[in-house]
Amino acid sequence: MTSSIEYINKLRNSGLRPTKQRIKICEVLFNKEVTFHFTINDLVKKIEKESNEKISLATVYNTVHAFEKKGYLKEIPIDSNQSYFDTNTSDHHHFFDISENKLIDLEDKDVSPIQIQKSIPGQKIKSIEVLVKLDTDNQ
Amino acid sequence: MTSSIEYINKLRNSGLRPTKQRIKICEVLFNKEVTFHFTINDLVKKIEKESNEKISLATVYNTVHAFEKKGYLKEIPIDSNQSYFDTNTSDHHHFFDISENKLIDLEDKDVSPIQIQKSIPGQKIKSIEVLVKLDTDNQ
DNA sequence: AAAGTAGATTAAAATGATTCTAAACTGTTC
DNA sequence: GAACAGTTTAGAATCATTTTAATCTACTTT
Repeated sequence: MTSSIEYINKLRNSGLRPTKQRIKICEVLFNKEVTFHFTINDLVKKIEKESNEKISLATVYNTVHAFEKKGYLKEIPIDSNQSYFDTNTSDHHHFFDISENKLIDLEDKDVSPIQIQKSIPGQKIKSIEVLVKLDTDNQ
Repeated sequence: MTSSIEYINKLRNSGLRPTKQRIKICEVLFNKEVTFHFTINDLVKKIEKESNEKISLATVYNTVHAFEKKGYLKEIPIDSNQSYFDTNTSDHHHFFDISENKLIDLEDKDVSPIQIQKSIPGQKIKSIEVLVKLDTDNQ
């Protein structure tokens, strides 16, 4: 459990004003035993369930993007009509369950180390993401 | 160069009626020396440039999805607001140039072989995609 | 070759995620 | 507490994609 004082400091240190909304979103996102994946829609529902006040949709978008920019969230590349985010910002890859539209973490040890033998002049590698799509196994 | 007769046969063999629109789209997509990446918007522009008749946007969407389902196109998983497709359906991965929003092929030999050590009961692996994001190298 | 039919195409409307707008509000500094 | 920049907000706007329902066309059957 992290107290809201700590979120306030974290936000302030990141150059983000610790507003009521941002603190609440921090609690919903980071005050958890385990990390998780979510869409904006998921997050809005989670906020509604875990609090009484309502946060505007625009603010949820703004905050998620601000947190992503600060490195507190990661967007997962998926060819979907909506964006998926991960509260686990460590280096790891994903299963994507097509039938359920759900992400599952792959731990680093689950994936053989990836080496890229090609480079593009003037460009540097920012991230390497593996997405393993899963489909129901109807033998 | 593939003649339209061959596209007609290919379409018919796939259970797709060889319509004027589909044949034209085949020409735009497959009658090329090199494979390429595109968005629906790119494709519409390409069709306009390379032909006189106009194909309805809905038909372009329908056709691209039909071709994808038949395995003649691959969608590339990217956390973007639009879908990217690839006329190269062989097993390979991608660079994504963030500043230019452009995909670049990684040949199979450019990426170390990927092994997944985890499995999910009742699910089988459908695809493994590596996306390497590139950013401008401002030392 | 004409008729019938299932599959395709179409323009336009609908949808749904995301972004923008501009007014009201709030955290911070002095 | 005044001032100001940063934030929140509801609602409008945007944009990719899907749906609708009418028309059309490729193919099969006669």
